[in-house]
Amino acid sequence: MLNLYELEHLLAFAELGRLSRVSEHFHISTPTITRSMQHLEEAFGVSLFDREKNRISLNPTGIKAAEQARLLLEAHEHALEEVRNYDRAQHVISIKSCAPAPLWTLVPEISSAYPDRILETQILSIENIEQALADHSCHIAVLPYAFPDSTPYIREQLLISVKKEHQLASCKSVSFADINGYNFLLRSEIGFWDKLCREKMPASRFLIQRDNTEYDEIARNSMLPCFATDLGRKNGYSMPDRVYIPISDAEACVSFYIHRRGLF
Amino acid sequence: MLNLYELEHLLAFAELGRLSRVSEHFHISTPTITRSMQHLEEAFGVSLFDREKNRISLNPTGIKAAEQARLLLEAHEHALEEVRNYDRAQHVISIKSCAPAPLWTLVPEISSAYPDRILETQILSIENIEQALADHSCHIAVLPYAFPDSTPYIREQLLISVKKEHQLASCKSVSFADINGYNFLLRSEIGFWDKLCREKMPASRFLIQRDNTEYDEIARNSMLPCFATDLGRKNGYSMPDRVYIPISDAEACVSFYIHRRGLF
DNA sequence: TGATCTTACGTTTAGCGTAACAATA
DNA sequence: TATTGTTACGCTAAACGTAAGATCA
Repeated sequence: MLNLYELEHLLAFAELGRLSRVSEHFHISTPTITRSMQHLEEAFGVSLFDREKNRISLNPTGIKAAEQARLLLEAHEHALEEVRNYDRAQHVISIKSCAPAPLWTLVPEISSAYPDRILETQILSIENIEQALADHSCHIAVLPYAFPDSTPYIREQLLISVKKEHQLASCKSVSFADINGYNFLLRSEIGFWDKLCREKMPASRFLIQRDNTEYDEIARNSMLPCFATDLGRKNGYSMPDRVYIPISDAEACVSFYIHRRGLF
Repeated sequence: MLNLYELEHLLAFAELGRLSRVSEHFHISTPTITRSMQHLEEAFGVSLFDREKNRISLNPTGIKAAEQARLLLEAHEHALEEVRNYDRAQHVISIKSCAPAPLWTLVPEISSAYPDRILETQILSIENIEQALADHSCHIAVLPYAFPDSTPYIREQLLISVKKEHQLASCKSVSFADINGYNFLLRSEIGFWDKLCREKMPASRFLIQRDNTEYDEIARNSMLPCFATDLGRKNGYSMPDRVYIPISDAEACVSFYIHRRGLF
């Protein structure tokens, strides 16, 4: 019966051409490689090499055997991957959301419903989530519109926050058109909101801060307007010295829909 | 890294359900199987079994792993077969002929042209040879008609042989119609001639003798007419107390054509 | 009590490295 | 002379079987 590690030796020999190179490559002695090759010939039951006194090379059958070795090793890798992925799918619930807010409530809900499962959350673009839905690479998808087999989950209203001294502070509401042209401080990982804002406010520039503490520091100490949402404020993302103003456009208020794949 | 023999254990366990059955099946001890299963879990890097105090069973991942084990073992078998077939094709020249006569000269010719090769000859029906040509399962094909990439090789004339006392003995030639109704002694392994005779002489019965010495014995000691050919007589298949009469029909004289696949 | 699986322990095997050798460029 | 592949030999680690233990039907 073949040994997979010997097939690796064979494949390496097919590429490197010398037993000595193979032994270097695997950090083992040359006699070991010699024996591997001898054992491979036994296992295949055919001659694989042309042997001269101090030269060895693959004969046509040996070349064929090396090809088969490659296929078999690939099949081996594939088998490992299949089983590991399957096992992972048994233990992990993968949630892919287009925005962070739905996760704040969804994760605790799922977590307590499936206490023995590990939750894996990702915030992705709408396109990526649609693809994940299509190829079944997540268990729960959250998108900002209704789609097949989805159920409504939560609504979120986009706001802007400005310092009390800011010229917009007295507005009761603003439209994207009103604020187009202002430069905004933007927290990264706000999901699809990012793209929406860029589309609606082409004249604005967005200063992205990946680090949350840096973002807070800058927001506290600058006049730059920021984005926020009603759900974000409930969740503690609120600053006392800032005024929060809703954006009146229809697109600034979204309903998130959830798709759950089976019983996990 | 996985061991193929351990995958066999896993597959057997998936089928037999008990480690003890697996150990019986492979004629090894139970502890060995226990260890195989433990090592498989290590190699896959995931848990494969639900273990109770004195019961072990595959968990869902384990079932998946057993499926992958089957695929991998099949891939292994396939790899061995591929290499062995390839090796065989390197050392053997396979000749498939519709009749024995062309082989009498063809085999020595090929044999001396390729002295290091083993010749494998088969006499088959025309249909089987056409299929072998199509799926490249022979190096040389001999058929009784011209076909793509074929070259003419040799002609053979079908004869009948009768005892000197036989009522046909005085004929200079006969047609299939003349001899239709006579019962004939027939040597097996005469290839496509067999089928031709049955078609042309539906009223005749054919007494087949597989064993050549038995055939000779019966031919020598009975009045039954037999078939022969000019090439057969040259090759020593000739009896002094018999008269050989050619069959006049066009179909009774055939040209054999040869197709050679590449340089082997 | 018999069947099943696991652990412990001692033995056997086979896999590996060092050393030595033969052949080559 | 340096490089390459093979064989010989001794050591180590892995694989195996026997024995014994635990649990369940």
